Formats: sequence, C-alpha cells, structure tokens
Amino acid sequence: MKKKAVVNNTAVCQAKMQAISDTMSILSGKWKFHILGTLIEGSELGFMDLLREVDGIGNKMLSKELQDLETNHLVRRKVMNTKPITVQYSITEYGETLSPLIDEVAKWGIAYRQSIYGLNPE
Amino acid sequence: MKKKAVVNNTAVCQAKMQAISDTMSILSGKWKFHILGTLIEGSELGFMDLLREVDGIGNKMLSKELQDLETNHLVRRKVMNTKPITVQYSITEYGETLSPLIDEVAKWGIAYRQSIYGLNPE
DNA sequence: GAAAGTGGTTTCCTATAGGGAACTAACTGC
DNA sequence: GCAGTTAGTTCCCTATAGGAAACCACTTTC
Repeated sequence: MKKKAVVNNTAVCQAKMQAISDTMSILSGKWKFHILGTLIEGSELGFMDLLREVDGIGNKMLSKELQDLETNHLVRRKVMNTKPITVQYSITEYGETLSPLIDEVAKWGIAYRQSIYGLNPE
Repeated sequence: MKKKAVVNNTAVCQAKMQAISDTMSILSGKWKFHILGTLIEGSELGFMDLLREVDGIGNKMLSKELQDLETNHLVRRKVMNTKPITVQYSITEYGETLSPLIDEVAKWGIAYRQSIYGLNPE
C-alpha cells in the first residue's frame, strides 16, 4: 500500500517546470535583473552609464552580461559613429515583455521587507 | 557638457533594485522554484516524494534547500510520529504569496519557447 | 606627448554552488 | 540478522560565478 506521489507528472506540470528552468537560465546571475530593470527605466544608456547605474558591477561582468542579454534578444546594442566611439544599449520590445515579471519580483521583495520590519519583531 | 546618467538614483528605483536583490537572494539556487512549485501543486509531500518529484535533485541539495526555505518561512516541516519516521513538507500561507511570481516566471518561459519554435526558425 | 574619456578584453584569483557516494540511525518485515 | 524503508548528514570533488586589476585601441583636449 505504498503510495507513489503523482503530483508532478502531468504534461502541464512538466511543461511548467521546464518553463521555469528556461526563464531562470536566461536570467541567471547576479546582475541580469538589475541591468534589465535599469534599461527599462532609462531607455538609452552607454556602457559607462550602465557601469555607474548598476551599483557594484565591474566592467568585465557588465560586458559579459550585456552580451548574454543581446544574444537572447532582450537588449539592443547600437554603435554610434561619434568621435570617441559610443555605444547605446536599450531594451528591445521583446525585453519589455519581462516588465511584468520584474515588477512581480520587485513587488514581492518589497512585501517581504515589510513583513520582516512591519510586524511582530518578537 | 558631460551628462551624468540620472536614471536610477531616485529613492523608488533604489528600493526596487534592493527588492529585486532581496527576492533573488531568497530564491537563489537551481532548485528553489522547482521545490516551491511542486509544493504549491501537491500540498503535502515527504522527503522521498520530493526527491522523486523534483527531477534530478540529490538528497544533499534537497535537504539544504528545504532548510533554506523553512528558515524563510516559505515551507513548513512537520515530523510525524509514524513507525519509520516520516516528515511532511508543505507550503506556508506566506509561501503561497509566491504563486503569482512563479506563475509569471513560468508564463514567460512558455512564451519564450513559443517565440523560438513558433516563428522564423531561420 | 601625457591625460582623460570612450568601450571593452584578458589574466589571475577565490569563493561558492552543486553533485556523487558513502554513512548514520531508527524502525519494519522476513 | 539482513534487506529495505524513512530522513537526512558528511566528505570530497569539480565547475562555474564573480571580482580586481591591468591592458588595448582610438580620440580629444591640454
């Protein structure tokens, strides 16, 4: 009379778990949400702008993460032919589809802080 | 005439970035979303159940991740006094507040797959 | 021609994440 | 007492993530 768990083996659940893996593998790492969030707020930013905006990131990481994001068509990289060459990074239309997700993450984080500092500090 | 970027230094944006960090530090790692997703679907599961449900995870990781989640009050651990001792893991009410977030992640992942396999497979 | 600003790349290092396998410990059934 | 169940823990290992600093190439300014 051993019961085998049958929670997760429907096609729908398998697909959902797969989808979660997909999303998180694209958004993996310490900086992707920050970079995307920053680009969603201020639409066109140069490399140095981002280096200043994304608090704590180094040039190596920024470069690598931007390449990842560009590869996945979430960020657009446009080289301007200005005198000291400049590059403009912006969010793509596809990248903007992440807005609800990022907002949800931020929303939960804010509620989490409130739940800690807000009630029964015991 | 050097422009300094002023996108991200409002209190609201700082708080948002902080909130994103908070959320992701709690949900960091390869398995948290899977475990939470599984527990949200099927409400009460034992350690071995989870080991079978969460595809690919090992006992060490499962144990460690469950402890993390319990520490953050997202998962409840109840030891049953059965003959071969059993433990029942379930999602807390607070853990359920993650449902919209997890759904959003899954939703985006599904749309992502469709955008890849759906159009211009070039 | 040295400094400073653009946008990176390269090298080197450490810390952490994550996995496999063995082990513990208590109990059941044979 | 040996195998199998429960729920883990411990040890050892590798791979990756991530950071600091130096370096490159190109241009403008002083």
